[in-house]
Amino acid sequence: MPRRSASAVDADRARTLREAVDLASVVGLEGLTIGSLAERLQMSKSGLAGRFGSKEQLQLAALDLAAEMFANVVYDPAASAPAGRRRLLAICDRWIAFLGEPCFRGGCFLTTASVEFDARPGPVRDAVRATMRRWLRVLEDEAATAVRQGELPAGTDPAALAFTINALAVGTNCDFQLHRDASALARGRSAMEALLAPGPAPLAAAA
Amino acid sequence: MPRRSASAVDADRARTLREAVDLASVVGLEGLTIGSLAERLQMSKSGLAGRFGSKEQLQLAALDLAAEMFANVVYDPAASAPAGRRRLLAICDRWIAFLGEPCFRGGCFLTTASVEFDARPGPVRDAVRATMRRWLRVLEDEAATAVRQGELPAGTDPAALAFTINALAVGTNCDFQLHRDASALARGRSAMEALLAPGPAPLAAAA
DNA sequence: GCATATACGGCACGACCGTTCGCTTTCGGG
DNA sequence: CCCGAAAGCGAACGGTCGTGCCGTATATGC
Repeated sequence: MPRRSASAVDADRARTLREAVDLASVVGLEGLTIGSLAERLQMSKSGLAGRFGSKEQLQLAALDLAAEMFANVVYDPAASAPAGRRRLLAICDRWIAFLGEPCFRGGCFLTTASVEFDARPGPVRDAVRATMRRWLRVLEDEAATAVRQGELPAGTDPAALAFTINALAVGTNCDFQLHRDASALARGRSAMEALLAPGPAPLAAAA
Repeated sequence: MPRRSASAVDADRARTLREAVDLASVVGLEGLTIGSLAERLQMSKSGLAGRFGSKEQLQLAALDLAAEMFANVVYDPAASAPAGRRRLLAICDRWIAFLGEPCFRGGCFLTTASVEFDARPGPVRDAVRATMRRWLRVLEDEAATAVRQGELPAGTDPAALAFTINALAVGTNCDFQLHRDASALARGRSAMEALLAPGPAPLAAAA
């Protein structure tokens, strides 16, 4: 039997994972070591390792939490906006804000993990891919709704629009993280808003 | 005295660095180890380490070579195009082609290095930042020329345009590397071309 | 109150890391 | 012709990695 209640265990696990995500956002998911994380949590290596079984499972759990936090901070506040273009704008707004003041020290965790594992086959790469695909699907569905409601040019391809928004966000994150210049955020925001401008002008989302 | 001619030493060093860049594009600049690189080159660890002095200097040298290769493949072929919008379009064309068939297995090395080191102070981060800044400056100058020549809307901010092009390239690289879907390349290209469309329509590069 | 399941610490293992120290081999200059 | 500079090798260093094993403390169900 567990020596503490299940909820306490869960809370402890969440705290551990939050620290793991914060650390990994700086040194990468591979650079995240059991030892350094244990030291941060004032635990022994073996105690920490026992919780997750292996480093890979720790990586997967950290990835899951990061995705959940991202959704909480970026999508959830925007979900109250009316579906379609307005919600997309709200998402972009929250997204840029998230990039400017990320929950973790090393910038967007998902971007870091994506770049780190994009050429390394394995469960972590698969999980990153699935997470990204799921998020892009959300954007895509929202874009399709916007087109259906006539808020965007009729020829707009929702998938292309979702791709471009995401690409701008990723690029903005990289630039801001590297140079720490807030003008990157303003420029990323402008580019997104231009992309989502109403009216008949066909923008970058065609075909 | 060197036991071989200086040019032979340089050629050998270049070959070594090319392999280092290829390896690092997959596992990252930090994941690049002396041992694995030595094995690849059929050398001893100590022999390889002696050439560069330290791992950090190897990282810096690899970064330099990668930047040079990027310029050779992306900028140089486009330099023959007339300065301004036409050259920018040529750069984007070569850039997308480069992303689709990178010289190295792990995709754009500069993006990988940038994301990997953007939160880790030190000489490598500084070098990445300088390299990126230099490249963005090239784009910016070209954009300024295009605006001056009236090939782009008058209000266009060259720095913002350069930022957006770069962001699209970085985002396209991430998406393509992760999903290995060529449609990412087409979408990135479309977004860039829409950004560089002539005519008076103010696009994402305003302010 | 006791037995038991379980989380955690201490410890050690083998592997690999970057780096260093001789040693050999090999060439170019006096 | 020989001597010295230098490159590269093998081996070893201390350190850290992920991962098991085992003892122990502890909280809960009986």
